[in-house]
Amino acid sequence: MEDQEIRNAGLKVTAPRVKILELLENSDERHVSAEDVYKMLLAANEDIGLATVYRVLTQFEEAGLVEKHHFEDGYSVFELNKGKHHDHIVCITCGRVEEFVDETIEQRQQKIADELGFQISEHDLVIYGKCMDDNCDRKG
Amino acid sequence: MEDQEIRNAGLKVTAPRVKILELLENSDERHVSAEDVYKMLLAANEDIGLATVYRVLTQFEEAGLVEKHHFEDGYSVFELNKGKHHDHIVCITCGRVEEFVDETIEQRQQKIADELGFQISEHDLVIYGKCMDDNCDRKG
DNA sequence: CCAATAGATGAGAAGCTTTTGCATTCACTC
DNA sequence: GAGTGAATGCAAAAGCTTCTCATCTATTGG
Repeated sequence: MEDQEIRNAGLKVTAPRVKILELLENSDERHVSAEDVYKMLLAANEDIGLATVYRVLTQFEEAGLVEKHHFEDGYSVFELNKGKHHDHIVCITCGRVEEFVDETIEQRQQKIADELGFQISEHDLVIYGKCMDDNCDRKG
Repeated sequence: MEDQEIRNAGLKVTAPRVKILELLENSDERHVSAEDVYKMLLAANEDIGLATVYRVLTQFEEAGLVEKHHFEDGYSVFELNKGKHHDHIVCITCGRVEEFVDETIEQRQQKIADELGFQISEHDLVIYGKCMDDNCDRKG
Protein backbone atom coordinates (compact mmCIF):
# COMPACT_ATOMS: atom_id res chain seq x y z
CA MET A 1 0.00 0.00 0.00
CA GLU A 2 1.21 3.48 -0.86
CA ASP A 3 -0.34 4.88 2.30
CA GLN A 4 2.37 3.55 4.54
CA GLU A 5 5.16 4.85 2.35
CA ILE A 6 3.67 8.30 2.55
CA ARG A 7 3.12 8.08 6.28
CA ASN A 8 6.70 6.91 6.75
CA ALA A 9 7.82 9.99 4.92
CA GLY A 10 6.16 12.04 7.65
CA LEU A 11 3.42 13.27 5.35
CA LYS A 12 -0.32 13.17 5.70
CA VAL A 13 -2.01 10.60 3.53
CA THR A 14 -3.94 12.75 1.07
CA ALA A 15 -5.55 11.99 -2.25
CA PRO A 16 -2.97 13.88 -4.36
CA ARG A 17 -0.06 12.11 -2.72
CA VAL A 18 -1.56 8.67 -3.10
CA LYS A 19 -2.57 9.31 -6.72
CA ILE A 20 0.83 10.65 -7.69
CA LEU A 21 2.68 7.78 -6.05
CA GLU A 22 0.40 5.25 -7.76
CA LEU A 23 1.03 6.98 -11.03
CA LEU A 24 4.80 6.82 -10.63
CA GLU A 25 4.61 3.15 -9.74
CA ASN A 26 2.39 2.22 -12.66
CA SER A 27 3.73 4.47 -15.39
CA ASP A 28 5.42 2.92 -18.41
CA GLU A 29 7.80 5.82 -18.48
CA ARG A 30 10.24 5.80 -15.62
CA HIS A 31 11.44 9.36 -16.12
CA VAL A 32 8.63 11.88 -15.96
CA SER A 33 8.45 15.65 -15.58
CA ALA A 34 6.06 17.45 -13.26
CA GLU A 35 4.12 18.45 -16.35
CA ASP A 36 3.91 14.82 -17.44
CA VAL A 37 2.51 13.82 -14.06
CA TYR A 38 0.04 16.70 -14.17
CA LYS A 39 -1.20 15.68 -17.62
CA MET A 40 -1.56 12.07 -16.56
CA LEU A 41 -3.62 13.20 -13.60
CA LEU A 42 -5.85 15.28 -15.84
CA ALA A 43 -6.24 12.31 -18.14
CA ALA A 44 -7.30 10.25 -15.15
CA ASN A 45 -9.86 12.90 -14.24
CA GLU A 46 -8.06 13.86 -11.07
CA ASP A 47 -8.53 17.44 -9.99
CA ILE A 48 -5.00 18.17 -8.78
CA GLY A 49 -3.20 21.43 -9.41
CA LEU A 50 0.22 21.71 -10.99
CA ALA A 51 1.54 23.47 -7.90
CA THR A 52 0.57 20.48 -5.82
CA VAL A 53 2.33 18.15 -8.21
CA TYR A 54 5.53 20.14 -7.76
CA ARG A 55 5.09 20.25 -3.99
CA VAL A 56 4.40 16.55 -3.69
CA LEU A 57 7.26 15.54 -5.95
CA THR A 58 9.64 17.74 -3.97
CA GLN A 59 8.45 16.21 -0.73
CA PHE A 60 8.84 12.73 -2.16
CA GLU A 61 12.35 13.64 -3.16
CA GLU A 62 13.19 14.90 0.31
CA ALA A 63 11.79 11.70 1.72
CA GLY A 64 13.91 9.63 -0.63
CA LEU A 65 10.92 8.16 -2.45
CA VAL A 66 11.92 9.64 -5.80
CA GLU A 67 15.03 11.05 -7.42
CA LYS A 68 15.12 14.30 -9.33
CA HIS A 69 17.34 14.91 -12.35
CA HIS A 70 17.80 17.98 -14.49
CA PHE A 71 19.43 16.78 -17.69
CA GLU A 72 19.92 19.46 -20.33
CA ASP A 73 16.34 20.10 -21.25
CA GLY A 74 15.28 23.05 -19.19
CA TYR A 75 12.99 21.05 -16.94
CA SER A 76 13.38 18.41 -14.26
CA VAL A 77 12.42 14.76 -14.42
CA PHE A 78 11.56 12.51 -11.52
CA GLU A 79 11.90 8.79 -11.15
CA LEU A 80 10.89 6.35 -8.46
CA ASN A 81 13.84 5.49 -6.26
CA LYS A 82 14.46 1.81 -6.81
CA GLY A 83 17.26 1.66 -4.27
CA LYS A 84 20.01 0.50 -6.56
CA HIS A 85 22.24 3.21 -7.90
CA HIS A 86 22.45 3.81 -11.62
CA ASP A 87 23.55 6.49 -14.04
CA HIS A 88 21.88 7.92 -17.11
CA ILE A 89 22.58 8.47 -20.76
CA VAL A 90 20.32 11.05 -22.37
CA CYS A 91 19.66 11.69 -26.06
CA ILE A 92 20.17 15.38 -26.77
CA THR A 93 17.84 15.17 -29.74
CA CYS A 94 14.77 13.22 -28.66
CA GLY A 95 15.22 13.19 -24.91
CA ARG A 96 15.24 9.40 -24.60
CA VAL A 97 16.81 8.25 -21.34
CA GLU A 98 18.59 4.96 -20.69
CA GLU A 99 20.02 3.76 -17.42
CA PHE A 100 23.28 1.95 -16.90
CA VAL A 101 25.69 0.82 -14.24
CA ASP A 102 29.41 0.38 -14.77
CA GLU A 103 31.63 -0.71 -11.91
CA THR A 104 34.79 0.55 -13.56
CA ILE A 105 33.34 4.03 -13.96
CA GLU A 106 32.10 3.94 -10.39
CA GLN A 107 35.60 3.26 -9.15
CA ARG A 108 37.27 5.86 -11.34
CA GLN A 109 34.70 8.44 -10.28
CA GLN A 110 35.43 7.72 -6.66
CA LYS A 111 39.13 8.10 -7.29
CA ILE A 112 38.71 11.39 -9.13
CA ALA A 113 36.42 12.77 -6.44
CA ASP A 114 38.92 11.81 -3.75
CA GLU A 115 41.75 13.48 -5.58
CA LEU A 116 39.78 16.67 -6.10
CA GLY A 117 38.46 16.76 -2.55
CA PHE A 118 34.86 15.98 -3.39
CA GLN A 119 32.60 13.69 -1.43
CA ILE A 120 30.19 11.94 -3.76
CA SER A 121 27.22 11.83 -1.43
CA GLU A 122 24.72 12.86 -4.02
CA HIS A 123 26.04 10.73 -6.78
CA ASP A 124 24.74 11.66 -10.20
CA LEU A 125 26.45 11.03 -13.50
CA VAL A 126 24.93 11.85 -16.86
CA ILE A 127 26.24 11.20 -20.35
CA TYR A 128 24.74 13.16 -23.21
CA GLY A 129 24.74 11.86 -26.75
CA LYS A 130 22.59 11.27 -29.77
CA CYS A 131 20.64 8.06 -29.99
CA MET A 132 20.05 6.13 -33.18
CA ASP A 133 16.38 5.56 -32.62
CA ASP A 134 14.23 5.56 -35.75
CA ASN A 135 11.92 8.27 -34.54
CA CYS A 136 14.66 10.26 -32.90
CA ASP A 137 13.50 13.72 -33.88
CA ARG A 138 10.92 14.84 -31.45
CA LYS A 139 10.09 13.40 -28.09
CA GLY A 140 7.75 10.43 -28.45
CA MET B 1 43.29 39.54 -31.56
CA GLU B 2 39.72 38.58 -30.79
CA ASP B 3 38.51 40.27 -33.95
CA GLN B 4 39.66 37.46 -36.17
CA GLU B 5 38.06 34.76 -34.05
CA ILE B 6 34.76 36.58 -34.29
CA ARG B 7 35.12 37.13 -38.01
CA ASN B 8 35.98 33.47 -38.49
CA ALA B 9 32.75 32.60 -36.75
CA GLY B 10 30.90 34.46 -39.50
CA LEU B 11 29.89 37.29 -37.20
CA LYS B 12 30.32 41.01 -37.50
CA VAL B 13 32.97 42.45 -35.25
CA THR B 14 30.96 44.53 -32.81
CA ALA B 15 31.82 46.06 -29.47
CA PRO B 16 29.66 43.66 -27.42
CA ARG B 17 31.19 40.59 -29.05
CA VAL B 18 34.75 41.78 -28.60
CA LYS B 19 34.15 42.81 -25.00
CA ILE B 20 32.48 39.53 -24.07
CA LEU B 21 35.20 37.46 -25.69
CA GLU B 22 37.89 39.47 -23.93
CA LEU B 23 36.08 38.98 -20.69
CA LEU B 24 35.90 35.22 -21.12
CA GLU B 25 39.58 35.07 -21.96
CA ASN B 26 40.68 37.20 -19.03
CA SER B 27 38.28 36.06 -16.34
CA ASP B 28 39.64 34.20 -13.31
CA GLU B 29 36.53 32.08 -13.32
CA ARG B 30 36.37 29.67 -16.24
CA HIS B 31 32.70 28.80 -15.77
CA VAL B 32 30.46 31.83 -15.92
CA SER B 33 26.75 32.38 -16.34
CA ALA B 34 25.17 34.93 -18.65
CA GLU B 35 24.31 36.94 -15.57
CA ASP B 36 27.94 36.79 -14.43
CA VAL B 37 29.08 38.14 -17.78
CA TYR B 38 26.45 40.84 -17.67
CA LYS B 39 27.54 41.96 -14.21
CA MET B 40 31.18 41.98 -15.22
CA LEU B 41 30.28 44.16 -18.18
CA LEU B 42 28.39 46.55 -15.95
CA ALA B 43 31.36 46.65 -13.58
CA ALA B 44 33.55 47.54 -16.56
CA ASN B 45 31.17 50.34 -17.48
CA GLU B 46 30.09 48.65 -20.67
CA ASP B 47 26.57 49.47 -21.78
CA ILE B 48 25.54 46.06 -23.03
CA GLY B 49 22.10 44.54 -22.46
CA LEU B 50 21.51 41.15 -20.93
CA ALA B 51 19.67 39.99 -24.04
CA THR B 52 22.75 40.72 -26.08
CA VAL B 53 24.89 38.73 -23.68
CA TYR B 54 22.63 35.73 -24.21
CA ARG B 55 22.58 36.22 -27.96
CA VAL B 56 26.34 36.56 -28.21
CA LEU B 57 27.05 33.59 -25.97
CA THR B 58 24.68 31.47 -27.99
CA GLN B 59 26.36 32.52 -31.21
CA PHE B 60 29.77 31.80 -29.73
CA GLU B 61 28.53 28.37 -28.77
CA GLU B 62 27.25 27.69 -32.27
CA ALA B 63 30.59 28.80 -33.63
CA GLY B 64 32.41 26.49 -31.26
CA LEU B 65 34.13 29.30 -29.40
CA VAL B 66 32.52 28.42 -26.08
CA GLU B 67 30.80 25.45 -24.50
CA LYS B 68 27.54 25.64 -22.64
CA HIS B 69 26.69 23.49 -19.64
CA HIS B 70 23.57 23.28 -17.53
CA PHE B 71 24.59 21.54 -14.32
CA GLU B 72 21.87 21.30 -11.68
CA ASP B 73 21.56 24.95 -10.77
CA GLY B 74 18.74 26.30 -12.83
CA TYR B 75 20.94 28.37 -15.08
CA SER B 76 23.57 27.71 -17.74
CA VAL B 77 27.27 28.33 -17.52
CA PHE B 78 29.64 29.01 -20.38
CA GLU B 79 33.33 28.33 -20.70
CA LEU B 80 35.86 29.15 -23.37
CA ASN B 81 36.48 26.15 -25.58
CA LYS B 82 40.07 25.21 -25.01
CA GLY B 83 39.98 22.42 -27.56
CA LYS B 84 40.83 19.51 -25.32
CA HIS B 85 37.91 17.54 -24.05
CA HIS B 86 37.27 17.37 -20.32
CA ASP B 87 34.47 16.50 -17.95
CA HIS B 88 33.20 18.27 -14.86
CA ILE B 89 32.59 17.58 -11.21
CA VAL B 90 30.23 20.06 -9.60
CA CYS B 91 29.63 20.74 -5.93
CA ILE B 92 25.91 20.57 -5.22
CA THR B 93 26.32 22.87 -2.23
CA CYS B 94 28.54 25.75 -3.27
CA GLY B 95 28.55 25.32 -7.04
CA ARG B 96 32.32 24.96 -7.34
CA VAL B 97 33.32 23.31 -10.61
CA GLU B 98 36.44 21.26 -11.25
CA GLU B 99 37.54 19.74 -14.53
CA PHE B 100 39.03 16.33 -15.08
CA VAL B 101 39.95 13.84 -17.78
CA ASP B 102 40.06 10.09 -17.27
CA GLU B 103 40.90 7.82 -20.15
CA THR B 104 39.37 4.76 -18.53
CA ILE B 105 36.05 6.51 -18.11
CA GLU B 106 36.23 7.77 -21.68
CA GLN B 107 36.59 4.22 -22.93
CA ARG B 108 33.85 2.78 -20.73
CA GLN B 109 31.50 5.56 -21.78
CA GLN B 110 32.13 4.78 -25.39
CA LYS B 111 31.43 1.13 -24.76
CA ILE B 112 28.20 1.84 -22.89
CA ALA B 113 27.01 4.23 -25.57
CA ASP B 114 27.75 1.66 -28.27
CA GLU B 115 25.82 -1.01 -26.44
CA LEU B 116 22.82 1.22 -25.89
CA GLY B 117 22.82 2.56 -29.43
CA PHE B 118 23.93 6.07 -28.62
CA GLN B 119 26.39 8.13 -30.60
CA ILE B 120 28.37 10.37 -28.31
CA SER B 121 28.73 13.34 -30.60
CA GLU B 122 27.98 15.93 -28.00
CA HIS B 123 30.00 14.42 -25.26
CA ASP B 124 29.19 15.78 -21.82
CA LEU B 125 29.67 14.00 -18.53
CA VAL B 126 29.02 15.57 -15.16
CA ILE B 127 29.54 14.19 -11.68
CA TYR B 128 27.71 15.86 -8.80
CA GLY B 129 28.99 15.71 -5.25
CA LYS B 130 29.78 17.77 -2.24
CA CYS B 131 33.16 19.44 -2.01
CA MET B 132 35.13 19.83 1.21
CA ASP B 133 36.01 23.44 0.66
CA ASP B 134 36.22 25.57 3.79
CA ASN B 135 33.72 28.10 2.60
CA CYS B 136 31.45 25.57 0.94
CA ASP B 137 28.14 27.04 1.91
CA ARG B 138 27.17 29.67 -0.51
CA LYS B 139 28.61 30.40 -3.91
CA GLY B 140 31.73 32.47 -3.66
C1' DC C 1 -18.23 10.75 16.40
C1' DC C 2 -17.14 15.65 16.71
C1' DA C 3 -14.09 19.67 17.49
C1' DA C 4 -9.68 21.60 17.20
C1' DT C 5 -5.53 22.29 14.75
C1' DA C 6 -1.66 21.77 12.04
C1' DG C 7 -0.89 20.82 7.65
C1' DA C 8 -2.34 20.39 2.60
C1' DT C 9 -4.58 22.12 -1.50
C1' DG C 10 -5.93 24.95 -5.70
C1' DA C 11 -5.73 28.99 -8.31
C1' DG C 12 -3.39 32.51 -9.66
C1' DA C 13 0.33 35.63 -8.99
C1' DA C 14 5.15 36.02 -8.82
C1' DG C 15 10.09 34.66 -9.61
C1' DC C 16 13.98 33.36 -12.46
C1' DT C 17 16.37 32.41 -16.38
C1' DT C 18 16.17 32.84 -21.18
C1' DT C 19 14.04 34.35 -25.63
C1' DT C 20 11.61 37.46 -28.69
C1' DG C 21 9.70 41.75 -31.04
C1' DC C 22 10.71 45.98 -32.68
C1' DA C 23 12.59 50.45 -33.49
C1' DT C 24 17.13 52.25 -33.59
C1' DT C 25 21.96 51.88 -34.47
C1' DC C 26 26.01 50.04 -36.53
C1' DA C 27 29.51 47.20 -39.34
C1' DC C 28 30.71 46.05 -43.71
C1' DT C 29 30.60 46.60 -49.05
C1' DC C 30 30.91 49.31 -52.99
C1' DG D 1 30.87 58.12 -47.43
C1' DA D 2 26.00 56.07 -48.48
C1' DG D 3 23.19 51.86 -48.46
C1' DT D 4 21.85 47.59 -46.51
C1' DG D 5 21.36 43.77 -43.71
C1' DA D 6 22.73 42.51 -39.37
C1' DA D 7 23.19 43.72 -34.35
C1' DT D 8 21.66 46.04 -30.26
C1' DG D 9 18.84 47.63 -26.19
C1' DC D 10 14.79 47.72 -24.03
C1' DA D 11 10.77 45.90 -22.64
C1' DA D 12 7.64 42.39 -23.04
C1' DA D 13 6.89 37.50 -23.18
C1' DA D 14 7.75 32.69 -22.55
C1' DG D 15 8.67 28.44 -19.93
C1' DC D 16 9.45 26.13 -15.73
C1' DT D 17 9.00 26.39 -10.84
C1' DT D 18 7.77 28.48 -6.41
C1' DC D 19 5.03 31.29 -3.48
C1' DT D 20 0.75 33.45 -1.41
C1' DC D 21 -3.33 32.95 0.71
C1' DA D 22 -7.91 31.66 1.54
C1' DT D 23 -10.15 27.32 1.86
C1' DC D 24 -10.29 22.65 3.00
C1' DT D 25 -8.85 18.17 5.22
C1' DA D 26 -6.26 14.44 7.81
C1' DT D 27 -5.18 13.51 12.23
C1' DT D 28 -5.58 13.70 17.29
C1' DG D 29 -7.97 13.87 21.55
C1' DG D 30 -12.04 14.22 24.02
